[in-house]
Amino acid sequence: MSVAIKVRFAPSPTGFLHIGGVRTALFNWLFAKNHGGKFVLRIEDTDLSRSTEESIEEILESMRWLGLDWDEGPFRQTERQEIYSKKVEQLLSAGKAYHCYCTPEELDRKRSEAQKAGNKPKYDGTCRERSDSPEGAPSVVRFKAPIEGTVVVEDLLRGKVIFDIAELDDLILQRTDGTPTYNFVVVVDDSEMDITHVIRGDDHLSNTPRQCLLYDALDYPRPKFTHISMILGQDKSRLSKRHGATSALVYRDMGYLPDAMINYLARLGWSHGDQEIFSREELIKYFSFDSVHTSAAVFDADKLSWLNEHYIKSTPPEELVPHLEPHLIKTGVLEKDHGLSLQEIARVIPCLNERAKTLVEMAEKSAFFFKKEVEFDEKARSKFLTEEARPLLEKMIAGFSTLDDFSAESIESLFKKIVEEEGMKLGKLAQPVRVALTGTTVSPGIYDVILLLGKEETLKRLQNVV
RNA sequence: GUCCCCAUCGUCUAGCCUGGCCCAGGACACCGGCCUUUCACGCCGGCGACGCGGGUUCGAAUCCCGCUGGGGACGCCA
Repeated sequence: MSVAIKVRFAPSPTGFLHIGGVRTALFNWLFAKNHGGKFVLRIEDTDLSRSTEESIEEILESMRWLGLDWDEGPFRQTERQEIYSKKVEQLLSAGKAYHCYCTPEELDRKRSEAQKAGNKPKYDGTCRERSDSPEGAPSVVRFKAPIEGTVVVEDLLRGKVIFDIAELDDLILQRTDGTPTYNFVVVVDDSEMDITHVIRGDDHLSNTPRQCLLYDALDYPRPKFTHISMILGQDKSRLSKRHGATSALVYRDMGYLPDAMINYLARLGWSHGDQEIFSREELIKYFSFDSVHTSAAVFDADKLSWLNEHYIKSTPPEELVPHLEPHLIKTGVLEKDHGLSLQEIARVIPCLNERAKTLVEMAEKSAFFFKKEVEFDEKARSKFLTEEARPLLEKMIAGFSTLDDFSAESIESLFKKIVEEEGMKLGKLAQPVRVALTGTTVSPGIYDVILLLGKEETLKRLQNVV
């Protein structure tokens, strides 16, 4: 029996939840679920000046929207200050950390000088062996790192990654204001929370040797590390707003389904043979780092869109309604207090779900069904609701009026009959009817529209235009 | 600049670990056709890749080295 697996997703609340972050969260979540382990959510808010409550809310909302539920947390590092202070003390008294009185300005200067000279811009160790403590001078606490040797990071995906300790420097553990910094808290928290696997973005790989040294200094066992590749934009640079939407919630607002987003992101770097479509259950069942590969992936909005279309088509109408409704309201198709039941809204979905790439599109296209008054497209009206069309529409009205059995079959045969009598193509009749009923030349199949509207409403709309 | 990671169609990827089944398979996009009451859906077909150079080997997309290219890190950010 193996030790229970425990992973975490640890975003910093300095903005919206980025889709790159979502994928990291997803891989953690899948790994945990696959192993029957635990998934912890931890908010890394040690940077007081950049962290915001709104951002935390947005992150939580994004996670909930995506269905990435967590077993523990959300923990907030600002609430764990005591633990960090204790650990800093521990290192200080063990001689594994020291106070540094260098000012940010001095450090900046040295950094840019080193950079200019072509050297690695690392701390020069000015205060490392300092024994005095200037009265009242602000200080940070630095880690007294080993100065030579190598650190071997064992990465689940990349194997052994070897770093020369000489490349590293004495990182700051605690700021002047007493708050801890990232590389330190991440080690303390991951240890204190018994995280067994640290799964995070590639961009953290070069932080890992420093963290390993901290694990050692604190006498913590190292967790297993897994660095997944990053997501790139079209031009292969780091994915950013320049490339389009990167916020999870923006995709929700654009009418994407969480299932589509999850499926898409899961396939970025991970695969299971040639399979493209995965239910959550399948994702959980099949997910393994054995089939995750390490090269960066370009975000492809077209493929996401294809998956979204797929899920719009295949999600049962009544399950789709909760996702669609907000868009119906936002696009003004329905009033906020429309009073319609889930079933009533769901009625329109079957004839629209093969014609909408997003829920926003679906909402817009369903206006003909939900709006009391037909809104006419002028071009459509002048092209199809002509004098020649009038007798056809009148015939249609007469036909419908006497139709007792209002079904797809009877509607179709009525159309066929008129077309035959008039000796014309179906399109000649269908288009005017379509415009009369929906106001536009583009709509679901005309029989579907009529069926959906019902006999009474159909007659009303036809009468309205003759 | 230094260090680290990465490298199969335009894009996501299978294959690579355990060389031959691969003159490289699937998907998205694109192009053409079919279906058709509009718009879509769907179906059929097409285009299209092992970055380059050296090895190793009877044989390399698969193993090794170099180069090139891309990405990341080098903060009192995370």
